Amino acid sequence: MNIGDVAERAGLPPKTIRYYEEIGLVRPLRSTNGYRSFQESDLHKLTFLGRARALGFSIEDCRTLLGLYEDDTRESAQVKAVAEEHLGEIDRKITELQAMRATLSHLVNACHGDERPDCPILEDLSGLGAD
Amino acid sequence: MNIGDVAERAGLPPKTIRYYEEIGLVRPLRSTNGYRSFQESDLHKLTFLGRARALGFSIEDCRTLLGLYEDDTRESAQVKAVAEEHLGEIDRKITELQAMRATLSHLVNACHGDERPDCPILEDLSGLGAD
DNA sequence: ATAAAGGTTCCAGTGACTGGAAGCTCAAGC
DNA sequence: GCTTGAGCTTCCAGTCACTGGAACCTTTAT
Repeated sequence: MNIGDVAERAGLPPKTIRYYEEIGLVRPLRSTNGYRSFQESDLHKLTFLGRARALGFSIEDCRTLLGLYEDDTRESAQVKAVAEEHLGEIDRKITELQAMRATLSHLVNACHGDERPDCPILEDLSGLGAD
Repeated sequence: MNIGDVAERAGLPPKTIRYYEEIGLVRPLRSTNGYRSFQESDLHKLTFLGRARALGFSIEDCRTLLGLYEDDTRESAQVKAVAEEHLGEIDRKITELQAMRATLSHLVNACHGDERPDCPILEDLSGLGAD
């Protein structure tokens, strides 16, 4: 398979796949013309990577997870630990965004949004929030 | 005020303040010794920036908001539009993170996390998810 | 013969800082 | 006066995970 084929099947842009090779996540063979030649196992790995990235795992987490995936002596506890750590990170981000959301939606509701300059949003940002 | 003083009062690292000057968000005067010399208005702007950034506004949004803040002919509708756009972005991120969270926590719960290699998390990532 | 599509490498840019090196200035203590 | 340390300066490089683009090569179809 050429890069375009794997790209389509794995649902990843060719650029991303080249980047993954550059950082050592996949190591496709090369044809005599210099083109990358992907095997089923490469496609499999790339699909794995696409899914893991879609769940928000960092590239380094993906590297770890791929390593565990290919290691039959792994313990599921190792995988679970990585996933739980990431889950905690997601929860932290959600909490942070919800706090922003709360403040901001409050301010947006308080703002008339008309042609006059008075604006509770700017007042809050400027620290004059007498709310 | 020297940079360390404003940094402390605005709650921003000196590095960040220098960066904000570099991209034109603040323009402190200079003392004869070459040190940046901040006025109250600069401190005020930096505090504004710190709050806006804490609400997740991008630097470009901050630039726009600062501009509106200093423009007495502004219409509050302009401010509200920026804020609403950002609020929508926050909501999109929250939704995305919650979807990740749902999938991931489901997988984490399904994983025994023991010394054996069987792992629903890896199975799902590898596309063998027969769930 | 040519043109389009797809492949290759390499370099630069993204956002918003952050770390570190090399060097200058200032205030305090001896 | 001299030294020490803190704080200031600039500049360069790195972060993360790509993404865009240039310049060039290969394959396939017309």
